Amino acid sequence: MEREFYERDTLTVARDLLGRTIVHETSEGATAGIIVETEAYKGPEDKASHAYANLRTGRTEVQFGPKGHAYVYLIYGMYYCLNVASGEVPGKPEAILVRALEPVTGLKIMARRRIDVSDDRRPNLTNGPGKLCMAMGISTRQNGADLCASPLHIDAGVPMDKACIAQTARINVDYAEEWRYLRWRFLIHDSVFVSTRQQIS
DNA sequence: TGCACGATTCTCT
DNA sequence: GAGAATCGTGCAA
Repeated sequence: MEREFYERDTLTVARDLLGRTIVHETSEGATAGIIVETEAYKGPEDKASHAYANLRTGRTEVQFGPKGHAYVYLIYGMYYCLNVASGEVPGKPEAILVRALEPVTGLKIMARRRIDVSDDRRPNLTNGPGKLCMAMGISTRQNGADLCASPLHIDAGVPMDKACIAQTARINVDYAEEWRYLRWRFLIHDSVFVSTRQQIS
């Protein structure tokens, strides 16, 4: 996708990311998956965001930079989460968390990276933010990578029909007070590759 | 310098 | 549904 794709309202981009394909080319080979679940985090005012109150540190720095770059961080000391910097306001720290993929390329490589997961349990390869990073070989080494020009990028794929998209509250942000209830999680309603059916009515 | 904790996952009950 | 694994980060001291 072009830079302009990410330089739009973050909620719009989060929704529009569904159906697109993330590709990562490494020395081990290429892996790719269709995005089936995202969450939006909107800068200074969002208590669920790492950049709440414009908190600018080494970790959140990428969110303040050019849109379309990868924000990758370590969570619980053992998993990584992949985000994309986005938003129509330059310098405003907003990002989209990629929560789940439908694997399409490099399944063998994914299974090898995902310890204890065999090919016959395909959804389990990438149906969660930590899982998909492990399967795609994404770590903080990719933090700051330009998704418009790097081995890690996003292809247009097939735009998702609006009728297929469900919208719910975000997952595991109970600490965010009133912001926890915002329905800023987008997912493909009938996909078996999403992280959880939680809150889908 | 110390310390509590997390945008998670896996295992066991 | 509960509990453990595990460590960089942010903030207090």
